[in-house]
Amino acid sequence: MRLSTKGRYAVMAMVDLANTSQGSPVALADIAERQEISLSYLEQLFAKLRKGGLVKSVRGPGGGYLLAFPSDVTRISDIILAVDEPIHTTRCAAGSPAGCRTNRSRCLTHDLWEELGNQIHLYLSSVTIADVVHRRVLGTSGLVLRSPAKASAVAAE
Amino acid sequence: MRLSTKGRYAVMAMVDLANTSQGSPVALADIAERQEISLSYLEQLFAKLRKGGLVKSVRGPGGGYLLAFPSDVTRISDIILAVDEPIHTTRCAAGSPAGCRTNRSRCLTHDLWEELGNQIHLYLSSVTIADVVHRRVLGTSGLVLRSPAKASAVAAE
DNA sequence: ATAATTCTTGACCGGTTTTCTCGGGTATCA
DNA sequence: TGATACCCGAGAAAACCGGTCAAGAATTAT
Repeated sequence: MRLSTKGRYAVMAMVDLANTSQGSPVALADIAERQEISLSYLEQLFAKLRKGGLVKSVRGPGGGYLLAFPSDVTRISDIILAVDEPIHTTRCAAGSPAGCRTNRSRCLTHDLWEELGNQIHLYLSSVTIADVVHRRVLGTSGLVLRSPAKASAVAAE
Repeated sequence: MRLSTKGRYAVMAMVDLANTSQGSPVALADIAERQEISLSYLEQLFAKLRKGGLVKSVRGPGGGYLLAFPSDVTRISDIILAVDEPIHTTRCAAGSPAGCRTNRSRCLTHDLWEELGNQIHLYLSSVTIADVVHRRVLGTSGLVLRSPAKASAVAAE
């Protein structure tokens, strides 16, 4: 799961769309103005969102985009996965987990990155567009560690 | 909290260092070879790690680097913070939260990114170098949501 | 019909950031 | 004094980001 500004823009736009649309299509130009994102760039993002099945488009005058699902169904992770092609965090991951095994201590960190990816995905999967619109994003320490090792040390930052 | 290859390299190197060193200094050239990272680049990373107080250096023949603390004390988040200068994820965050308030629906996503950063930091703070060396990284779903909204939907990826 | 509106698609580009290299230092030890 | 290994700053190479441009297709209003 990649985290770039592209993904952030897409989420901002989708939240804006959910927040603005009352069942009727919203033109990209409107979203572009409100969110201060260039129209051409938004077009690229929504092309991917449409391919991902997250929005529907309505052409012609009065047209625009609509959410394909109610805002409490689409999760933030869906949006980011739709616009940001995945990244290889482990250097050995996809193609050849072989090189991982041959070199003894090489990929000690492999599990770490994989698990971190899981954590991020888990969090972004727990938040829907509706949650963001209604500011229902969990406050700090919304998550609880199963084994709270050194939980106190966290504050030391 | 930023997540780049630079941070990953630093973590790989620190884990290798912890795994190799038996109290005696480890030369960067050795780490560079094992982890397949260029020596010159490693030198840059360790310069920052040294400034951050995470490692000690020993010059001259037989010299190298040593962990400044036992491996179960240094957390992964410490390493990443030492080498990757922080980033502004929200575009309005640091300098002027003003622009955030004036534009009504502009920064609905602000809280989301902030909270995501917290989640990542929280996880990386819960893992120490020793945890990685001994493969004590939590398996999937090591975290439990306080309010498990749509927990089932996560599997649908 | 036809014109206006809006999405659709794909190629391309300049600037910034990130990653990495190079070359020369400096401390330390045999 | 020479070999080892850290130390440091200037840049080159590559990737990425945010954006532009242009041509086209579908739909609706007139």
